[in-house]
Amino acid sequence: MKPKVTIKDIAAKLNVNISTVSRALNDFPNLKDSTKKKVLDTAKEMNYCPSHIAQGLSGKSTRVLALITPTLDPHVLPVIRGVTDACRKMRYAPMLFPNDYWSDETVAFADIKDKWMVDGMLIYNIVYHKKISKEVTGLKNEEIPFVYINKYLGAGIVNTVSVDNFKSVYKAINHLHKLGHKKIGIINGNLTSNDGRERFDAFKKSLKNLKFKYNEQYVGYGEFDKITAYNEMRKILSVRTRPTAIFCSSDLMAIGAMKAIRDKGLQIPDDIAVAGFDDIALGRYVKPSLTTLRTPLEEVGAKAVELLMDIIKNPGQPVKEFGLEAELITRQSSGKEK
Amino acid sequence: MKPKVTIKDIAAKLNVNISTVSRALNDFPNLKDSTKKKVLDTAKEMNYCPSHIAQGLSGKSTRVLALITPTLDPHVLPVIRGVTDACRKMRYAPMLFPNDYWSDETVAFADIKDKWMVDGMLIYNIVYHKKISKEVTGLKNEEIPFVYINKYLGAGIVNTVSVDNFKSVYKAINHLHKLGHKKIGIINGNLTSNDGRERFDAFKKSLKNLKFKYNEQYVGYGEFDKITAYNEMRKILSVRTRPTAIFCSSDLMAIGAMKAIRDKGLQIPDDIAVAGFDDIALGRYVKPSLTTLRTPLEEVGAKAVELLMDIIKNPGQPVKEFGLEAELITRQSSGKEK
DNA sequence: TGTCACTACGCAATCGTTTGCATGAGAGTA
DNA sequence: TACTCTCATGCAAACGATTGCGTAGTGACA
Repeated sequence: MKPKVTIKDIAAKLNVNISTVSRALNDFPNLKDSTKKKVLDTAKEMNYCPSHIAQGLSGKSTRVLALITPTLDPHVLPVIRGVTDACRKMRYAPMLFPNDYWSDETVAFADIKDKWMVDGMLIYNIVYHKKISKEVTGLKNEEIPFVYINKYLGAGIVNTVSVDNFKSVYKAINHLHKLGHKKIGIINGNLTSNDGRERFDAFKKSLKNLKFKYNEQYVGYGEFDKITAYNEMRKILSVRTRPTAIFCSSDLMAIGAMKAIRDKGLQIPDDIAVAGFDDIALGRYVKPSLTTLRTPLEEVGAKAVELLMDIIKNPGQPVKEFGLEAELITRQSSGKEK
Repeated sequence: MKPKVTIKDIAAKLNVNISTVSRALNDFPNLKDSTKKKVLDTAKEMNYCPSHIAQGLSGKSTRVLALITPTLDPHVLPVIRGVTDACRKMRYAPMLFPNDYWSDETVAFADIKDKWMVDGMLIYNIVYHKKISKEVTGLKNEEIPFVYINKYLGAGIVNTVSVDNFKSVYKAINHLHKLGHKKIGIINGNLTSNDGRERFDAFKKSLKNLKFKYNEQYVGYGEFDKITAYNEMRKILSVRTRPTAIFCSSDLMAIGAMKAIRDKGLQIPDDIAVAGFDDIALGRYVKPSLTTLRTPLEEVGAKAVELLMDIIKNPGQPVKEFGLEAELITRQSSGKEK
């Protein structure tokens, strides 16, 4: 393997001390412009490339951050993409740690910092997990810079970037409200998942804000999938006074619900309007096309990197929390606003 | 930030030299067992965690490898998963570099090694790209350990792990042959892509091996998508003597082709048998379910890591090339073998 | 001409490890 | 007792950078 060009090589070639080279490369004052230029030119000429690793050892940044994801499924990709893209812009490199792969062993998150000297960590979480939660507490105690993605642990506890489920759901409910709907139901995902709980809460608060009353009969629960939604929708349709609009906590559920509605011989959106959450590709192609909320996951990933950099540069700040709103995408399943 | 526990701390506590600690931790001979035990116990007690970064600086491994992917789309996920999983087993961490994100800048692959001291690199490529190709040549010249994934550059040039398109396609064609088909067509993907070219070549060679004749009229080209396949299939169906079986270079194309066949009023597999390539999830659910070749992408990723470790540990070996065969999955679209 | 303040650079320690070489203690031998 | 030899450990350099401190050299000023 060819040896790396180091500042020593540059120093030797120019007959100066390595400290001079280092200072020139880092644009220190108190250096003759001519020296600076000489060093910079020689560095370029020799194809010098600083070692972030060595820089890290001597107190600066390694330009590496750890990204911990729950799994490596397609639905975590947008976050990874957002993080990676933001990293590139900052000339950072992300290390990937899907925690389902690490969970069988006792890998403390804090060890990742010790082992690989990452500048900070991004923890993307979806469901509550006792071990993860403990690890995160560990990180707080060790005072390691980290940002929690998409999981809200309670105000002021950890630096967080997430999708603001409340504001997002409100957008959808308010949209249905403006369309004249007064009896709005919900088919909700698993309450053990963060999104499940938050979206349900958001639904109830939205109704309250709009001075609607909450009707238990218009509520369905279950997994975030089509089958559940289909069955729950059938139940809701069987009550005496049907709701005129249904909000579903995921697009898949919305599609399941739509099938149940059609099977019952009802029209969407004329008899019942439907709105989902996520903006999956399929939503554009179903008939009628699905009104939904686009979760800004790439933006969340990018924002998390930005926040992490902020925390690294300015330690000791109070906890920051960002909630990014989903974008309401109105299509046929909810009908036109007047 | 809490300071890291280092071998110095252990040494201080035990009143020994750091070199003794280091040797104990690395299980050197010429050390009293009692000393070794003392060090190990204290290390555990103090929660010592070695810094791979510092180890890297002093000549050992950083336990980091760089994974370069073409994009971050769902279809590259299996490889990432395979790589990550294999890394975990070796206590390595992968750094992620999607090269569509880096391509606007002049980021030499070799610089990644200099900057972050990665032990080696994995380059996952799909389409031919002049810049990438040049970078790879650079890596060869710099003698950096690296493995090329899923792109064949020619025998004996670089260490490669890929899906063996020839053996895989042959499996499918041979399957159709055993079912009694003699007139077999192909709808093929973009020839500028590696898979497109190789699968087409493999198709022709397979026919030759089985002593069938190659018929230009049974060949369709185009993008790896449904629409293309639909149109190309229509063309093929319009010739005087139809083929009795169609091999498609991707499942998406197969699904497009199936639609064209049905629209023409023909039965699958009775009038025309269909086989695809990739084993996408949808293939199980279409009617009739799709016979296909499961690309072992996770295995390819894992194998690539294994090969890379081998190259790192034993430098100077001749180039190694592994081709992993896809698994034939027979479903309804091709009919039953007798 | 002596003093002072700057400028521009060198020296050496440091980060956390590894490792070649030196060295002290004890054991074995003559 | 004096001489090796081996074992167990210490010392210090090295990896590639950064940085506090020390110090020649220069010019201004009295």
